[in-house]
Amino acid sequence: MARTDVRFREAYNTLIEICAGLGESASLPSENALARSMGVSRTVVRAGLQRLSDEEIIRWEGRQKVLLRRPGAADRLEIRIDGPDADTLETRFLEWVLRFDVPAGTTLNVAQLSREFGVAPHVLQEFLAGFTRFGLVERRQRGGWRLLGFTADFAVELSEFRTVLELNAVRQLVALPPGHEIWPRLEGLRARHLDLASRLDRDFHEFSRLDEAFHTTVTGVVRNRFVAEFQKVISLIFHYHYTWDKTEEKRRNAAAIAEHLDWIEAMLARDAAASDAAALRHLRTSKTTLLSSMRSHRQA
Amino acid sequence: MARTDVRFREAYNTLIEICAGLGESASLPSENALARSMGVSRTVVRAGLQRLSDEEIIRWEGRQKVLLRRPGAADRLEIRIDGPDADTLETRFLEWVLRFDVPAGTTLNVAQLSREFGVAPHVLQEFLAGFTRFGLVERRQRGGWRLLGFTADFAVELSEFRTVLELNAVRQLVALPPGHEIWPRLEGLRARHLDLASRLDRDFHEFSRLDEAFHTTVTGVVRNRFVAEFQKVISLIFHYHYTWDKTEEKRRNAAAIAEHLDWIEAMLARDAAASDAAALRHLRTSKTTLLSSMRSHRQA
DNA sequence: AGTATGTTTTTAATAATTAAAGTCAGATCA
DNA sequence: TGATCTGACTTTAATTATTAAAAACATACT
Repeated sequence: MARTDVRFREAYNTLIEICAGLGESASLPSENALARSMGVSRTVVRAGLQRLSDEEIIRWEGRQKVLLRRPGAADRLEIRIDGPDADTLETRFLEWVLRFDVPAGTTLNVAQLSREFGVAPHVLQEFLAGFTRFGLVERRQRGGWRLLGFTADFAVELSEFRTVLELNAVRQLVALPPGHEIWPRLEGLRARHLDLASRLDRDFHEFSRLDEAFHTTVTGVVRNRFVAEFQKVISLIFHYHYTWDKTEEKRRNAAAIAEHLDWIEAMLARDAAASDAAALRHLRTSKTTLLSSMRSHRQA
Repeated sequence: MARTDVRFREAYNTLIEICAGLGESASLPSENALARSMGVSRTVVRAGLQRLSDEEIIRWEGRQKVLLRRPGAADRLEIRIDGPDADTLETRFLEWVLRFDVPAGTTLNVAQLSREFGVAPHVLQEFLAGFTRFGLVERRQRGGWRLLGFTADFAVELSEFRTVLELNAVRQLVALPPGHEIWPRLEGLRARHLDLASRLDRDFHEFSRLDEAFHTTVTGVVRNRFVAEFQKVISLIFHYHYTWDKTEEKRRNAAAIAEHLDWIEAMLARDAAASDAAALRHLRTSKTTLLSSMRSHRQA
């Protein structure tokens, strides 16, 4: 079989339900009406009607579609579940690369990876093609793919790019009007930082989530599809590297919380210069942490 | 035939040449040596040797590969030229979209487009997949692709993103040391601007090229793979829209030259604040021009 | 006249096929 | 005897072929 017939099977089961809901020797609506209500093409509807006719559930002659018997659960077709969607695949792929620390330059094996992730090879192909624009993978000279990312160079450039994006966000943020929803959200984030700081001895590993929430809030003020696309990948990469490097995690998180609080205060005060400076300070620390985390992970 | 045998044919022709350069009843080197020198796998070499043997050009028994006759031009295999490479495809695709002003929301037909551009459907598929990250196209619910880009929203977001990238470049540029190659290059660009300004009445359409050279130079100081990837698409889009909008082209170009010169002067003076301001002023004009160009083009 | 059905064409997802690369054991020669 | 070579086999990815589904068109019915 070339394409899967999942659509047909789903449509057929819907037809079964429609028939089950009908009275004795009732008639089915027109093909067009069925197609519209089921959200599939008439071709699929007709294939389903043919099958219903073959199974002697209906008598189908031209526009006459008369119910012969009420179908039961046994008449339904089985549907095998299919693979993960695009977002899940993205997360799983990056997790795979980051968690197992796949070295830069590794040849990626589409056939093997697609088995591993439970998707069709061409889905993975398409997915990897998307990453070439991010410089994460490249096409090899003679077929196949090569992983490029997660070298020190990559980390530096990623950090710099992140800095550019976040500074831009900060500049836009401090110019927002007093009534904007960002201000109460920042207040909330300040409270959460203070709360976590007070019980950091025990709950220091909660910081990773708070960090992500904070950066998402700040960058979220910029409504720009290009920025948004990058931010997804950036936050994932930073997130993973943070959760790896367990050395001095408590001390690092305490420092980061302090930096965040400075930054939040500056923004709440609408002080553009101070916000800029605070952001830069924190982003520089982040970059250093990312690089050292990569080093320590490579040695492990 | 599943895959093309271009590699085999090229390898075979190379083998023919090697044989032609050999003396009477000489021997060919080992399969490994041939594979290495020709840059193909042994499988291809062996297929080539088999063919040479079938054509009775060599006698092949184990590691004995004795030349029977000197092959001529008639023994070479024909190689049909294949389609355009990735960069050409990118340019041609964007040209197609921009030149014919394909409206946003258009369903892209992979089969048809691949015929038009002379590439295999899956090559185009992969290419489109790359553009999803730029928000230029998206996957449709049930197969196929939809063109998203080139709405007013897109133009605004693109312009804003461009501004972010260029301002970042400017900030890095003014901090470069006096001995850096950027300074003579900027001097050169200033001279080219002044030159063009003096003969603008006649050669005003030359500005498009100069504009591209200028922006490429400025953004080129940032060594960042993410920035570079975006810059390619951005410059192409701006370039095309500029060359469309013929209304008041001379006046617009004169204004742009003046803005560029202000900007160049500020950078040459290492004046960060003034550079920033001049850049912002010009980029704002650019954005306005892009938007009005899209409007006028839509009406045309 | 408008809607329903029958038929044909086109498209895209996936299976199948094939060229090429990679792998490994055993043969051969220095 | 050790390095290199060959033969056979395995795996991979590019491309073709096939098929499900959608779309377009023509015809029939109410």
